Amino acid sequence: MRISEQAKQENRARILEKAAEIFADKGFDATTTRDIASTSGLAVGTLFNYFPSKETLAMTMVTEALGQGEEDFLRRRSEKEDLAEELFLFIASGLRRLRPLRPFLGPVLERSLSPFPRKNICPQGEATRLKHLSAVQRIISRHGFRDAPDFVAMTMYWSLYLGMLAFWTNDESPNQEATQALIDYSIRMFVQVISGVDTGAAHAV
Amino acid sequence: MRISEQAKQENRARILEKAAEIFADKGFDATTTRDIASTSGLAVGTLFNYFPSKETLAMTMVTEALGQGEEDFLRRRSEKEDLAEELFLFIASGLRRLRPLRPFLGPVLERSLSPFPRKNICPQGEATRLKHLSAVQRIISRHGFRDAPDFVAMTMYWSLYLGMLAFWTNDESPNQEATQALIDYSIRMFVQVISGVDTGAAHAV
DNA sequence: TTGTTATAGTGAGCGCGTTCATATTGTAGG
DNA sequence: CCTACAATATGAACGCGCTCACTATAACAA
Repeated sequence: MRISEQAKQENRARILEKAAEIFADKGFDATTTRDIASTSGLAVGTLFNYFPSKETLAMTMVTEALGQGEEDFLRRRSEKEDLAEELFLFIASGLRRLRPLRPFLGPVLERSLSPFPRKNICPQGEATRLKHLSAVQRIISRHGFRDAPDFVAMTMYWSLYLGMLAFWTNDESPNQEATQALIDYSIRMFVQVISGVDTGAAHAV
Repeated sequence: MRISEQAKQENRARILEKAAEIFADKGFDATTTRDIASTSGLAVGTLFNYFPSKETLAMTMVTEALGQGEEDFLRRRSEKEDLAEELFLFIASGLRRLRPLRPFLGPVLERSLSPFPRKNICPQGEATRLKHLSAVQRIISRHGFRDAPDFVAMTMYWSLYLGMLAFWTNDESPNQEATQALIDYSIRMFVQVISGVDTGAAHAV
């Protein structure tokens, strides 16, 4: 049964499309893989030939959206922005592309992007994290910081970024102004840290 | 079958004890509720009479530990500490009590304390979050900040705290110095923010 | 046209957390 | 002592994500 590459891509695309619809309708957890499979006209087993897990299926949509967001960002940014402005633009570009997925993103991002170490690594999530962090590092170095931010700083950045995502998934303010305020605040804090502003002596433990 | 209150408390205590052992041995996800029940000498159904979910069972241990950590903190703190030092002591006190649970805490904290909104709220997790945040607010006001930190600042605090917990669950450095550095950094950043240090103008969106 | 074969498709089945109809049993009233 | 009752215990059963032994078929060689 060697079906054409085209037929395979059609199956894959149909699964992603139908899954997105059902996720948006019923939420991620309430959607069953049997439901996705039958709606896509396939058996459950076949679904798992295309995506190794329900989580990976959802994360594929996220990865795609964030990739487009990064492209948008690279297209839009100009030379005149300072570091904080550019980071803000980068993050906002990602959120804009994630927008259609927002209704069901909570559980997906929580499980796949969590900084807690997992046994069952979802490779999509790890890859997405690394790609995002690389982009941030590149933005920072473009602004003339000679040393890349250290591991501790990037760990803090990821915590803050997850907080922004979490807040955003639930932000009902008219234009997500609340989320914008949180992003703004978080970025300023982060920029200050990597700028090496003295924040006091270390504590004894 | 009206068993005595004492017998009920014994069952409850035995479940918690045996569950902690098996979690520590095999990890949270690999431990089955059937396993916990039979090791405790009960049927599965009975286990769920005592705890509404496996997650709540684990979070009960966390809540207990953090409660003791807070008591330790209140007992130890002196008047001479500054805000950052006191916050550090508070967080470190919690981690010291969580220490025995560390081998299996990752998935538990990830699911129960996550800032992502959940349908299936684990009440233990939400209560623990609120209790921790209240304690932080109390510490801050003790240090003469007339206005309580706003919602955005506390949201950022929780993101940073989760990042510390996540990092700590996996920190293999000799005395968790890496975690100490992260806590130190994060607290200084947070204190700076609530001190109202000017961090630059807001961005246009 | 007719095998042959690699590839994709299938759904019964597994182990999980959790539920619920039913069985069991400690206690109180006659 | 017995009976009735309500609190507690029980484990078969459910629906879930996911697997795997098996079936079906598209494409090629003869």
